[in-house]
Amino acid sequence: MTKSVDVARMAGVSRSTVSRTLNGSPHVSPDARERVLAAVARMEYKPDIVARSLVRQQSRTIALGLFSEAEDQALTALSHPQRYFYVELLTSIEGRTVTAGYDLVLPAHRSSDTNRPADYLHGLRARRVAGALMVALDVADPRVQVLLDAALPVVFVDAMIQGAHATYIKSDNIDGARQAMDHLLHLGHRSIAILCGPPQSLTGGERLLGYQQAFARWGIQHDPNLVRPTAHFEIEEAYEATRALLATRRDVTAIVAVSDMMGIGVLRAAYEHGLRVPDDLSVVGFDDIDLAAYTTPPLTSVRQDRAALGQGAVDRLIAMIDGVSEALPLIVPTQLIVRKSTAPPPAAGR
Amino acid sequence: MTKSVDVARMAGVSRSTVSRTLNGSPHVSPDARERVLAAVARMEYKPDIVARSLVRQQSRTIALGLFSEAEDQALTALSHPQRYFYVELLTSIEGRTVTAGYDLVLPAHRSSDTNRPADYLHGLRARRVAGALMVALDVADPRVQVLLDAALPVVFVDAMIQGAHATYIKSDNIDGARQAMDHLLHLGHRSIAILCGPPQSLTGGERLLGYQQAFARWGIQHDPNLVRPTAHFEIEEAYEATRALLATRRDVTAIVAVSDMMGIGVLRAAYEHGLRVPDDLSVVGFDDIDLAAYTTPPLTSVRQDRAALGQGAVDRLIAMIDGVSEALPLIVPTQLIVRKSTAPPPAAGR
DNA sequence: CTGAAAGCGCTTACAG
DNA sequence: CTGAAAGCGCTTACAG
Repeated sequence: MTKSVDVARMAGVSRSTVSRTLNGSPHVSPDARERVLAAVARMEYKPDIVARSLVRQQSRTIALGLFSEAEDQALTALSHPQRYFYVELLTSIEGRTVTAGYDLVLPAHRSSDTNRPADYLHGLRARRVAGALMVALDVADPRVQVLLDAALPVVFVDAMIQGAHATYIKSDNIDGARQAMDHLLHLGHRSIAILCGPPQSLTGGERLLGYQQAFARWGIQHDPNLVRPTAHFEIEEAYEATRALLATRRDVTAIVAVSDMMGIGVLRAAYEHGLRVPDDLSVVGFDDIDLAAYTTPPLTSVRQDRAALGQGAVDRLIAMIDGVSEALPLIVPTQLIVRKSTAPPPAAGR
Repeated sequence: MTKSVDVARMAGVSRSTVSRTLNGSPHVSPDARERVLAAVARMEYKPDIVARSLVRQQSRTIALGLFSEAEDQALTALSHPQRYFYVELLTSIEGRTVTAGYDLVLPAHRSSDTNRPADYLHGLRARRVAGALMVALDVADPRVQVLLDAALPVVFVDAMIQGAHATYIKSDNIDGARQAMDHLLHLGHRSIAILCGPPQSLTGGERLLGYQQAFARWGIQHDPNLVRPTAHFEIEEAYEATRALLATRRDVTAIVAVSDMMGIGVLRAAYEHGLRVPDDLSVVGFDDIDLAAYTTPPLTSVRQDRAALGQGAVDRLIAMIDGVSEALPLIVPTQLIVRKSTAPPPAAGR
């Protein structure tokens, strides 16, 4: 590897001048700058990122933290199907991070480190990360408090956690659910069920809220028995919940699932129950993962703007790192994508 | 942040001894070792990873490289549905890397860097990565040659590329396709079509080979017209190919798709064509992504052992980094998972 | 504008 | 076994 002293020699200047040129210092004569740049190009010199990080006491690196589960590994949790949305979100995060000139690092740690949150933070500091992006962390996650107390810039994605150096970005779930409900109500549905996921979850809770608000706004009394929580956001749970629902409630003409994967479970239960979607039953999913366009029938879904979420998270974090932005939350609009799984309710009832 | 000099002071030894203790040198007296360890624990000392990397001229970091597409970003390509398998594979890679004590880094780069492969390599060197894991790279990818010429340990995942310091790991695709075919042939199918993906692709090609070999072994003449390539591994292409196939070939009773996502496209086409799966038509997918268990009906699929693939890749790479292993390829067995999408062919034909 | 020097926090021969 | 010293490759006040 060529190093700065080699470049300096070739350009006939000192290492200081090489460094200044590369770091955009105004105190370099045009002549020197030109010679340095020529030498850099000739020798294909790239500054040693490790050495630079050491002296600057900061690396151009952003740590990625995921989820709250008792899993040892970050991405591991993604293997559950209901996590495909987050995968697609990571895609957007990764793209933005990398083109912004930051490395994205998944820090090594022993499983004990996430249990001992101080160790987790130490791990980040030892790596000199410039900031951290924490995706879908539960508020009760032990890492949260230690992160909030630290001076490290943090953006929580899909959570609502704030601090002096920490903020969050998330989709407008309430409005998304409202759009879905307006769509169904306009089509003429009145007996609309919702599979709302775990009662304590933020996204499930907000989407349920939008559901309830829509009824209120339309002046329609809604049946609390049509609100069906599930333990997680699993396909299988949605499938079971739908079976139970369809078995007892013949009046239901539409089901809102708070994720697309759950929507897939609903579709399967409907299919097995002998109901045609959308003729007999309308189904709305949430997230609009890529797969939603390919279910049978293609799923009407509330789109979370992954590009905006990912880019927003990264840009806000980098702005905080650079000190040009406050730690302010960002709420990203959602949009209903109407496909083939919704239609007016059957005239004769089911 | 506490540093080694603080620990040294508290333990009443020199920084050298602190370092030796932490790095497992045998030349430390039990007494000194104990005092150092106590001080480390008390002060929650973690060695600065950046400084350590600089002096060791190597970081405990593994770079992750993905795909060959003209995409600027690595994970970006994953947003296509057919890439869910790789996502699940990454999960396994990440878990193993992180618990092995290595950071996984997605290196920042300008898009030009992948076009100028020398720059890409320089980027890795500048980060002092210990090795690289390249997933699903096309042999023609410009980075391949420069990586092969470098002394950097590299493991190619799902590719067949070797060099002095480079090797690969992949699934036994041929045998997987053979298992799928044996299953169908045993059930009594004879007119079996295959959607084999792009003609030049390694995985598609190998799976096609297994398909052909099975016919040969059973002594059955197979109809080359039932081999249907698609431009990529897209759901939509499989859907279209199946429509075309079903429209003209009423004799076909089983379809093998070389990915689960393509299998989903087949299921949809069959459904729209009014065919019941598996009564009228059997369908086999490939990869066994998590979703395969949740299609309608659940998809029989050839499982790629993601855990073995991911762990094998990481372990082999680390062994190469540590100099305890040669650059030898690894072929991971596949296994047919029989679910509900396969059954004997209809007695009366379709 | 420019260079010599100090320093980032570690590790590792080198003496002892 | 142990410590003082040198060095990893940069950047950045400090003089000039």
